[in-house]
Amino acid sequence: MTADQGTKPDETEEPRAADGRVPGRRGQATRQKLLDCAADMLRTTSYRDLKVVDIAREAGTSPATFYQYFPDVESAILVLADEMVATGTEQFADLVTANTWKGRAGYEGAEALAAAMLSFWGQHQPVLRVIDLATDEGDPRFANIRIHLLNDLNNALSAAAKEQQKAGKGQPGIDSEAIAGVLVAMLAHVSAHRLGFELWGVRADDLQSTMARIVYWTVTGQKPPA
Amino acid sequence: MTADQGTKPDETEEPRAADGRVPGRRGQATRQKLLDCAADMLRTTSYRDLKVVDIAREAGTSPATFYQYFPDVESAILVLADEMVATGTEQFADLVTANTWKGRAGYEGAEALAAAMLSFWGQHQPVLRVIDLATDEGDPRFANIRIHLLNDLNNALSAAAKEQQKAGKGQPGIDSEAIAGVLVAMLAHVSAHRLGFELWGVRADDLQSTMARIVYWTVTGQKPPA
DNA sequence: AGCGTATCTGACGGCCCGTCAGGACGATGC
DNA sequence: GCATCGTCCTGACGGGCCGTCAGATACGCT
Repeated sequence: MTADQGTKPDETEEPRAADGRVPGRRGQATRQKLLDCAADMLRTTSYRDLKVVDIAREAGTSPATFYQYFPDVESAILVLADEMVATGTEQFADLVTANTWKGRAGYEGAEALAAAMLSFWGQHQPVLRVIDLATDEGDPRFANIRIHLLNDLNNALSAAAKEQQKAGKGQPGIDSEAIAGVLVAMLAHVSAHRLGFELWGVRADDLQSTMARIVYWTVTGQKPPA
Repeated sequence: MTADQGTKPDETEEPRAADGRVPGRRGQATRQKLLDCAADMLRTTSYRDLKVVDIAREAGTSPATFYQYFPDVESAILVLADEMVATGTEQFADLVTANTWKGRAGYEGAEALAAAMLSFWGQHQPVLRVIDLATDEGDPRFANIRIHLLNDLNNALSAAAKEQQKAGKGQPGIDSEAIAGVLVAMLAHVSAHRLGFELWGVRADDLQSTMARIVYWTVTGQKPPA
C-alpha cells in the first residue's frame, strides 16, 4: 500500500528481511549472492549435506548473515524452487491442451511432452531433486511447490483423457484422474532418474519414445503411428 | 563351517556384534527388540527424525546399547529392508515370466502384477519409504537393496517385451530395457504413493487397472480385452 | 566531515551424536 | 550357597553443528 519508496522496482511480493525490516539495495545483493552460491553448491553437494556455514563461506560472508535473509537452508532452496516453477510451470499443460491427440500430429504432441519433461528435469535437476526429496520426506512447503508444478499438467491430461472417453476412445470405465495421476507420476519419475537410466545403459531417446507412446496410447487408446 | 552350536537354528549369515564378538542369546534378544521398536517407530515417525536415543528409550534401554549392535540408525533399517526383500523379491518376476501375455489371461496377469505391487508397498510402506528416500539421497547401501528388489522384475519385463518384439508385437524399435525401466518406475512410484493418490480422491482400484492396462499394452501392443 | 541507519560478524549456549570405562546380571563349578 | 568369570548394559563425556545476540563496520546523506 502507498508503495512509493524511490526507484525500487517493486519486486514480486515482499522480499522480507530477518528482523521484519525491508532489505535495501546492498542487502538484496548479498541475499542474491547467497542464493546463487546455494544453487551452485546444490549441483555438487547432496541437499542433506548442504550446511549453512558452507554456503556462507562460499559467498564470502558469515553464517549469521545467512540467517538474516533466510530462516533455514530449506527456505533458501524454496526461493530457488519458486523461481524455477515460475519460469516453466505452464508449458507442460499447454503441450497437452494444444494437442489434437489425432494421428501422427497427436503422437508427436505426446513426444514433445516427454521431451519437454526430460529437458526441464535435466536443466533444473539439482532443485527438482530437492523438491522430490523434501516432498517425500513430508515437508509441506516443498509438496506445495511440487503440486504447483505438476497440477496443471495433471488437470490437462485428465481433461484430455475424459474427452477421449466421451468419444468412445481411451480407457473405458476408469477415473480420468487416475489415468492422469499415473501418467504424471511416470513422466516425472522417469525424467528425474534419466541419469540413472543412462548409467544403466538406457538411452534417453528410448525413454522419451517409450513415455510418449504410453502417454499417447493411454489417453487415446490408439496405437501410435509408425 | 562345522556349525554345531547346540539348538541354534543357524541364522542367515553372522549376526556380528559391535566389538567383533558374536552376541549370545540375550544379546540377540535385545538386538531384535531394537529392530522391532525401530520398525514400529518408522510407522509414525519420519525416517530423518528417527533418533538413536528415541529407539533406545522405546526399547527400554540406553543409546549406548544400540551402538553395540548397529553402527548407526541406517544400518538397523538396512537389516529390516534385507528381511523384507528376502521374503518377497521374486514374486513380481514370477508374475511376469509365468504370464502368457495372451488374451484375457494375459491381461489378468498384468492386473495381478499391479495388484501385487500395490499390496507389497502397502504392507511394507515404512521400510520401502526409507529405501526410496535414502536411495534418492545417494546412499549406495539402500540403492543396492532397491536394485535387488526390482532387478528381477525389470529383467523379466525386459525379456517379455523383447519376446513380443520378436513376434512382431509390442513396441517396435525400442530398447526393451527402456520399456522395462519405464514400466518398473511407474509401478514402483505409483505403488509408493498410493496413499497420496487416495488422499487426492483417486481410488486404488483405478490405479491398479490403469497400471495393468499400461503394462499389458506396452508389452504386447494389444488392447486389453473388455 | 559528521551522524544515523543498514549491514555484517565473532562469540556463545544448546542439542544430539557416538564412545569409553566401569557396574550389573546370569551362568557355571564346587 | 557362593565365588568367579564372561556377557551385557549404562552414565557420563568430548565434539560438531545449529541458530542468536550484542557489538563493530560501512554506507548514504546533509
